[in-house]
Amino acid sequence: MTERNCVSYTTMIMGLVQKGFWSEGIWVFRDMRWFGVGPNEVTMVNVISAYLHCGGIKVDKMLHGLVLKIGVTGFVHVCTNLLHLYCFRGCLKDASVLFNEMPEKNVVSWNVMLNGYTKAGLVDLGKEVFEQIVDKDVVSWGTIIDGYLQAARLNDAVKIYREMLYTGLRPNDIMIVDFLSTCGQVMSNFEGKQFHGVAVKLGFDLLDFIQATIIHFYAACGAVDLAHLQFEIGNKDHVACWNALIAGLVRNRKINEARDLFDHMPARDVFSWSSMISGYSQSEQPDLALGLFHEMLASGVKPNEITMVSVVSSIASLGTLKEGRWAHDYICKSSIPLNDNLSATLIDMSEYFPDNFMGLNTKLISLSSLSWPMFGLTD
DNA sequence: ATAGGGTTAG
Repeated sequence: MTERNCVSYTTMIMGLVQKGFWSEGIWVFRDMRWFGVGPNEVTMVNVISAYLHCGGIKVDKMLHGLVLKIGVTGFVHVCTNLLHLYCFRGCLKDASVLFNEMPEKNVVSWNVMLNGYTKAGLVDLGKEVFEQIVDKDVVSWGTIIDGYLQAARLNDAVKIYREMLYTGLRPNDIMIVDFLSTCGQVMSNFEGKQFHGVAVKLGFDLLDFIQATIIHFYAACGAVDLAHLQFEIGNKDHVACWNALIAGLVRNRKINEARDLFDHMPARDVFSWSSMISGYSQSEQPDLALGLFHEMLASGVKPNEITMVSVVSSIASLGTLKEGRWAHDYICKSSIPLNDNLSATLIDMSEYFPDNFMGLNTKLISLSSLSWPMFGLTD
């Protein structure tokens, strides 16, 4: 660095953040602070953005304090980014306080607040925010629609969608993905087919991620032939399309066809391996599941908590204590996060080995985020 | 100069 001033630091931070080098951007920011160079509003926008993507240490309050200290609360970009940071961390209380105090709000600020509520599952609160937006754009509509879809309220989402059409706005590719994905999940054949039609009319079915979602939708509704057809006419360079069809075949109990496709893939990611392993695990072929899991490790793809559910479940049905110990160890050592499903599967496995897994149950229950209904206490 | 929705695995 030639000169340590605000502009040169800010330019450097901005360059790094735009290229996705978040932690490097933060490093430069800390250097800037160390040398006592004062940031401006552009610095703050980029630094907040870097912390947003970096996870790690929670410095939200420090950034907020700094924003107040250097007096840039009047810049709507700065406050909107800060709002985004609070929402992303799940601090909706802090977010709404900031939102109400913001001297200026534009449609992006409103959309960030709206997204904060819907992503937290508070879609009805989100709807209240949505209704107050005077200049709703396609992102505002898409965000509230996705909120209803995530809550599996397909009819409410379609109702809002029609209101949007009436205002003259047209859906974008992301909205179509949201609808088709939910139609697959709740097996709404009728609505899904119509959104497929919308996608074709708007030319979105040329996009690879839409193609993968269409395959997923048809397979989830049991229309394997239509899923196959979309795969055949689509872009086979996109690994998600292969994954969607493999998962669809597995779901429809066509495990050998799935394996054939899996063997002919140009590249396999964690989705491909997990789908195939879960296919064997669910079709009572735990030995094949574990064999494939070891091939996965050898190929260098790192398993995650979803892969490990199938692996642990397969080990439980084989009753091989040594493998069970190894898998439990592997999960701890690789810091694979325990979700409800994986905790339950580990507890289930431990019951096959009562003597050797003494104490594991209580440890897991206290460590995990297991919801009480899983224990049947509410029924 | 700087900002906001998303897909495929259980």
